[in-house]
Amino acid sequence: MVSTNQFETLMVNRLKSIFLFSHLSETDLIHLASIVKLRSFNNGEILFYEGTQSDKLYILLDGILKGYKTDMKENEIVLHYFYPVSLVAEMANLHHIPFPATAEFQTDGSILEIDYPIFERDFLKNPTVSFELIKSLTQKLKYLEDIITTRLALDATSRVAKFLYENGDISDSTKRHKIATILGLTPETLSRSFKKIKILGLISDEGKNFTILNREGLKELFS
Amino acid sequence: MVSTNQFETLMVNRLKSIFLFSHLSETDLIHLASIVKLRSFNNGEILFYEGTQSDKLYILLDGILKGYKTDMKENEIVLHYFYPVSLVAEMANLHHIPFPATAEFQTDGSILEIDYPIFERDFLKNPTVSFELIKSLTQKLKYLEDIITTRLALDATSRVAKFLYENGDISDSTKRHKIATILGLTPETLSRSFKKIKILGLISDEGKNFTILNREGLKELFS
DNA sequence: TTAAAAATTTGATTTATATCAATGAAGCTG
DNA sequence: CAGCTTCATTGATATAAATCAAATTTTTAA
Repeated sequence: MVSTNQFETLMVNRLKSIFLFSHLSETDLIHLASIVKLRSFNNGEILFYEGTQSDKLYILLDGILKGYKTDMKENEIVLHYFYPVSLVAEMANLHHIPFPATAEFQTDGSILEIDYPIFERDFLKNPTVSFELIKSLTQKLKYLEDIITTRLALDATSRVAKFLYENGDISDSTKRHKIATILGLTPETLSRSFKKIKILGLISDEGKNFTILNREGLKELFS
Repeated sequence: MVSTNQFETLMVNRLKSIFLFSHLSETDLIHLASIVKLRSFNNGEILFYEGTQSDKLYILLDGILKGYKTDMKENEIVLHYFYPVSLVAEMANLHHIPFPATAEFQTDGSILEIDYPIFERDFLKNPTVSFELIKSLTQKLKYLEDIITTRLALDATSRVAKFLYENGDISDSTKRHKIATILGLTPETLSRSFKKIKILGLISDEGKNFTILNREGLKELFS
């Protein structure tokens, strides 16, 4: 049978492998281990709903997590797909405000749940932790800036061109429906935009995949 | 004549009054004073353009600064009005990327320009500085989240209702045109939305000002 | 391999808001 | 205070993308 100490050692090692905590001392890691909990989720499960509050800080360890808001017509507005290892919704914690979006697992996954008040008191002042937190926050600012640029400043075809420019050839596995959601378009509009870009000769259409023929041409369309 | 030392003392005192630096030691403040520059701007002047790069960190000390992007039809998308004292575009610095938006003075004003590489090296690790930076970053995340909520999830009338709910009675001084810009609407659409809300009996129209008659009713319209 | 289900495409229509145009009201200036 | 200028409102039209509907293609699974 595994003793408590072995569990602790396992958790400490796990924590040490997370960028945010990689520079913490052994003592700190042990303390941290005592305020965290590992939780598993199935595909489709909700980590938290927009508008609810929590004093837990979440770190995504496995799986893909979708962050989205819901508009007036019950459409999803996808803000972000989180991939491991990411801090999730740290902003809500830092400001003690409700979650600004809903977080739903897109695959099976697991998260590390941290008692935020204790974390804030005992770890937030640590220079490496705060530096990593700053990096994470600025990364998120970049995502949101990008969403604003894409969805507010560009029309449908430009958005698709930008997506193609930034993501390269479309791999077969990526469903059109998902691309449409990411770009904030309906599948119909996405399809029509692909067609326009194809007619311009910027991409070619081989079966269901696209090959980019003129990457600079794509860039022209959105900048 | 004022000696260099007196200038230094003045600058140190000025710096000490800025939240970000209020907890720095005298030595640190003197060092900081050596890497900052105070610059004045006139109404309408541009602090920086979207897409340009700089190794300066800016802190707005006086005046109002407008941050905006430009869309394909040359329309402004206002992201934020900065009021003193605010960090401006720290994200661009932290990630060494181009400014995501243009910053234009809306009044006369002044900024503190900090040599970012030295600042990062010598001050970013300071717990109070990084803590304040985190607060500033999360504040900006909130703004961007709010822009996304408002502009992507709400229709015109809901946006206006939200604006009224959050900003109370419209003061005469606030130009309709400016409200329209903040909400990402044309003045015509804003006018029609005001009218709808007036017909619903939620606001009343006295001359050019509006009085809110039913604040909860307004909330219904956007949530 | 084939039938059923799901995804994509295409076309027709609707919708919300922008744009264009004109009028009316308010504020400013000489 | 008259006339000019700017701002706000109102109406008519245009436009981009959503929605609705149907056909076609791809995927899945029996």
